[in-house]
Amino acid sequence: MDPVRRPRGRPRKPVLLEPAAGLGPRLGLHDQAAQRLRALIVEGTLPAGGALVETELSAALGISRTPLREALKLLAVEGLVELRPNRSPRVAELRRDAVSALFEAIATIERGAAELAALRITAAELERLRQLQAEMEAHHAAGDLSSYFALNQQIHALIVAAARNGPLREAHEALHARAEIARRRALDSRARWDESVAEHRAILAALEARDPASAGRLLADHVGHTGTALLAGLAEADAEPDAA
Amino acid sequence: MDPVRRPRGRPRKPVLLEPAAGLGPRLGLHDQAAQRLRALIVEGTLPAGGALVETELSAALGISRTPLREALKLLAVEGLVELRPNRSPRVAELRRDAVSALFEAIATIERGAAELAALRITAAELERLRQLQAEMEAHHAAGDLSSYFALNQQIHALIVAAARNGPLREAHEALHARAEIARRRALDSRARWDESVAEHRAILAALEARDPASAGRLLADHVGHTGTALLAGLAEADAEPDAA
DNA sequence: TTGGCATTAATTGCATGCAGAGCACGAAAA
DNA sequence: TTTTCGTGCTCTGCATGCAATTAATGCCAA
Repeated sequence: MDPVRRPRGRPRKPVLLEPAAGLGPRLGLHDQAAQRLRALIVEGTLPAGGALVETELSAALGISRTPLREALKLLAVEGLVELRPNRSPRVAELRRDAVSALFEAIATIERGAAELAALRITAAELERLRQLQAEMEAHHAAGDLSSYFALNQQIHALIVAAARNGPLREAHEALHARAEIARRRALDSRARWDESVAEHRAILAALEARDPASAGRLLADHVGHTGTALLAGLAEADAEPDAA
Repeated sequence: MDPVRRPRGRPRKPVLLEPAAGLGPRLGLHDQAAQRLRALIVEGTLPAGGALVETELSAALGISRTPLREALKLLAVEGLVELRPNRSPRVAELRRDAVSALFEAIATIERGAAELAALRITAAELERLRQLQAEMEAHHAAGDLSSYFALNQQIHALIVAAARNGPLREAHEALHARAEIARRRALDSRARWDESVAEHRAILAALEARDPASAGRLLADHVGHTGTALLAGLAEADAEPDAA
């Protein structure tokens, strides 16, 4: 017969998914695809409202449609993708009121997390928080905005983790990606920066004092303020669309 | 050639999924499968810890493995199913501490929802709540426990819906299925019943008074009490396993 | 020109086939 | 007897093929 047996199964050369190969316990292609797509959506490479055609995407990612479809379903549960029957999925659009609701939800969850964290956080975690806070203030002083954002995110994640509550943490993570989209689209509002750093200091103090009510209220307010500032930043960005 | 053309695509006779055909805007098989599996898991037909073999399940549901796999992924995100690489997925087990964390999370979310609901609930929704409360008290008086549970669930869902916050509602729904599993496994503790009805009355009053702080606190405490009672019921149920 | 209908092209949804990972069972070695 | 390795089987993971649905286009009639 044909001496060259063309393999029908796994081809040898995926395209865009290799970089993740060295790290973990070898995730399935669908998980890798989900992560990759999440990143592409959050960073705006896949524009909001854009149609996600299965054949195009699967070709771009170097995988077949099956794992891609599984990944899209996951992202739909997270709210990053909108699935319509018999039609191409679309990257979810983030309307103004949705951003508002999103930050309300995050504030609710982080308040609960902060209250629990005030009771359960370990000395080591507190030490880590202090360290992150110090770094954040250094970046603030240096005017390094993007490092500030990264640290800000780490701090919030650490507080939620310190609550030792799996379901709460999962809910928080799911909402976080969507909030990140909004954050990227808004104009920098450095006006809020000073305030935010100060609020973080107060939250840290409340956690050190192991005061659940204060920690919860301060963190919820902080998130609320962030949401408000972000909405303003979005309004500005929409007003002058040339400033991409 | 062969006059009998065996159709490779969609066969004509699904098996277990027909009943849902008359209702909605025709969901895909994967969504139907997800709903069906969710129900089977919650009601305990698929026992906790049991392996979910794709070929068996797909045959039982009358669908192929592809949509089944998609459904399993969704349930994994909801935490009802545990996915292990290259192994059969298992129905997630609910350990004691997980139940505790679950109710903490639900309490957190419902507190936030109640606070928002106190500000946003409409007169019509309030009226509906009063009506549900009256029905619930009637079932209570009549000793009809299962109707009481159903109404209890409706009331909680209505309060969350009245908060007008999509992300919060989604997070709540995801957690609810898992809580329902625990509820089904615990022994009836009618001792808590009277207390629970009274707490519901107080929550309704706080919403009518449009008092966010009270509504939030009362609802969170109510959920906390429910969780504690449920843990006790689970401990009893584990102690005498013959009382299935 | 415009409205309605048939036809075609594009794309999703589902079924199935193939390759490899993991587990069980059993034989051989210690 | 216990341990280790090998062999086979079962099951998942992924790729691909077929059918059905939808949107797009052109055609005809009003």
